[in-house]
Amino acid sequence: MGRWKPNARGRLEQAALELYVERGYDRTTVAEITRRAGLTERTFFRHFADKREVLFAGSGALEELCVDAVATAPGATAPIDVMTAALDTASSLFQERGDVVRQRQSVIDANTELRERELVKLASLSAALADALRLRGVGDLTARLTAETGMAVLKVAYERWIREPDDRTLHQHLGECLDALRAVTART
Amino acid sequence: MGRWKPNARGRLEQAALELYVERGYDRTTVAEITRRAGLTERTFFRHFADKREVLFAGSGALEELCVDAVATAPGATAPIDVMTAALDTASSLFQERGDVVRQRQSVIDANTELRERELVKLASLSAALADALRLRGVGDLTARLTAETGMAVLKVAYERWIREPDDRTLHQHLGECLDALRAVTART
DNA sequence: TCCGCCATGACAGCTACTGTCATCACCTAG
DNA sequence: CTAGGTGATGACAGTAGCTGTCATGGCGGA
Repeated sequence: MGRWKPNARGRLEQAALELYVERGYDRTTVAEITRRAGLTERTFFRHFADKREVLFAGSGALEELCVDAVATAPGATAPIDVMTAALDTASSLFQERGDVVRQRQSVIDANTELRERELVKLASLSAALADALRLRGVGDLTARLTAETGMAVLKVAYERWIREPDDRTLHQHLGECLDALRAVTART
Repeated sequence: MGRWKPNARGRLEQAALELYVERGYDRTTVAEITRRAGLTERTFFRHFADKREVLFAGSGALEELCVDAVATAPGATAPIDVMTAALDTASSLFQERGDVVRQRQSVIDANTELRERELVKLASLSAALADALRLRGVGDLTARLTAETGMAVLKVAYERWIREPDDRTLHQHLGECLDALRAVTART
């Protein structure tokens, strides 16, 4: 066995989620998290920029997957359909482990600072997707609008999926939201 | 003259903006702000929930104006057009004092925490507009999607308006973005 | 075998933010 | 005119998030 127990970062993530669920985000101190993980406060801040970031460790991977979905879509696909493909990629990730996702989301919803950080992650995803669209030759205005609109659809679909029991999949919600969006923007 | 100099809140807002511009947000301490305003730190936190909030003092009024625009739109107006009316209301507010808006925006753009807070304000506006739409009898899904889409359009139009010289108004940018959005979501 | 790397620990320090009590001009009732 | 309540501010101590800096000591390569 090495000098330290392995996977310090993962232990911190798990300890943090546990404590945030048990006692709430703001009733949990970083000292408590590191105590449970068998590390020191200083080490926590070496792995995560701040106390919130530990809950969003997976957002980088999600972003990569979505960007990849945009990059690998067939060449002739319309921007909105490329975006839909990216959202479907994200949706399967959530759908797979609905339990953990819902638990994590309940922690986030209970705290303003965490919702704030969640919005930043969505904005980052939007920017990355807009970049990926531009790389496909999509114009700047269309790329940004498609990405932002995609985030709008994702937000609404995700929220409805979380709230409802398991009868409809996130994928289905995304489809319904996209249809509704088309109805909203259709010329009268 | 009263016991204290008047308009403590306004003095804090002005001192904060000045210092944020002069030295940057994170190189400014609350103590410095209150020193310039002739008050104490404790008083700062009685007027503003945190160090960022002082930059967003006007967001409440903006939200009220937009909600009011939704509420007072003619009864038969389609949701997307109601939303456009609300965005136009917001746009005149920005257009009026473009100088201060741009200065404030440059402070926000230079700091992640401030961009984070800006996103929260937009989300709050979105929720308020969705509520206002529901009060008009618009269904929940349509209301949310219309509001979120409106924010998407506002974000993109605002960003382009800020970046460009003054040749096009924010109102014009909003129109162009809405057209582009319709092109994006149009069925192929 | 030795050396340098690097993840972690130890510790001091700053600053955002909070709880609590004191102060004292102003307002209002009587 | 006076007494007492009100409310904005000050004073002060304390917590916790976050940072800078140096020390430690297994591990891997030369």
